[in-house]
Amino acid sequence: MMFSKACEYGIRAAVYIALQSLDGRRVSVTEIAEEIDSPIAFTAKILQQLTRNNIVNSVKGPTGGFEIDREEMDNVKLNMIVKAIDGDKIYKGCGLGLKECDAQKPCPLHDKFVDIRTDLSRMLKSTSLFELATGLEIGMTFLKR
Amino acid sequence: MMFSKACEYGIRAAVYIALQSLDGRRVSVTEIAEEIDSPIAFTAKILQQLTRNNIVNSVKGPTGGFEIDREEMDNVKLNMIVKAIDGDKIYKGCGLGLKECDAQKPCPLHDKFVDIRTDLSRMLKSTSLFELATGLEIGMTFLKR
DNA sequence: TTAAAAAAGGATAAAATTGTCCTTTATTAA
DNA sequence: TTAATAAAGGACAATTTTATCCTTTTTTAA
Repeated sequence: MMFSKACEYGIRAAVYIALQSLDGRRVSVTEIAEEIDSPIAFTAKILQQLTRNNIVNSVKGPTGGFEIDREEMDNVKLNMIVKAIDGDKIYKGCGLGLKECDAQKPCPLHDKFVDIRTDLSRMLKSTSLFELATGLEIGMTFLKR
Repeated sequence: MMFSKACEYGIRAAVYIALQSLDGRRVSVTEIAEEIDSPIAFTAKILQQLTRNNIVNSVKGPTGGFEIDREEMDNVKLNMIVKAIDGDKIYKGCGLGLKECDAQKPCPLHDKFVDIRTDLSRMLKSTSLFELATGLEIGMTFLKR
């Protein structure tokens, strides 16, 4: 609706990893894909991007898997994940697809979009993985179906 | 960013048609594509959808083209165009891609998205083609580049 | 030191979206 | 009535996104 499929999987995966890391558990791609109901290999690709962007930590070999440090859960905000996967078109792009669209030369929807985008942006910048993981932990929210 | 390319072109085309209809001019696909800087044949397809959904009126043959009745410009709101082209996933779909995501079984972002989506939905439902066309007419806004 | 486990990465494939081309249908004006 | 004009529609092509498969690299524990 707003994010690419890759980004949706990425956020869900990150939240799941955070949740398990709270219990000190590392998780494999297979487990993640199972738990967030996503295609395994595709999810693996997305996790590579998150790893390269230092959003999650990966460890190879037996007992390896993905994890997120407790402090990183506070530092990592949703906008970082979105940016790592979808780039910054959500923030920059014109709602009607104009190449240049700004206050100087606005598309007909420019002003109306500014408000909505500002809200979205603020929300993404202020929502941490920790916050989302704890919502899951207490059974208030879900990552599947 | 939020709409498909098809939908972006559709909105721009509709606004341009409305603008010209204010002067009593019918416009051809070729002119529309030129003026909104979009691929001709693809734009033609999109205009077919708008025509089938009674958002614009089409007339075949010489002197034919696309037009919008003055009263229709008030009646047609952006949400109607978006629905005709992108369907209602903008309104219904879960931000994280869950098949069922509602107050009963929300994804971790559900509540945060509700507000943003409500604003977006309200904006689309309350913005008429006439409003957008007049902004263009007085040179306040643009459809190209 | 070796077998097994797990992520990384490369090469494709499938599906969806975007875009083009060409023929058909309708309509108008000469 | 006919030639020209314009939308409608069908078939296909290109691109992007989503998804799969298989090999390589790293690491652990036995």
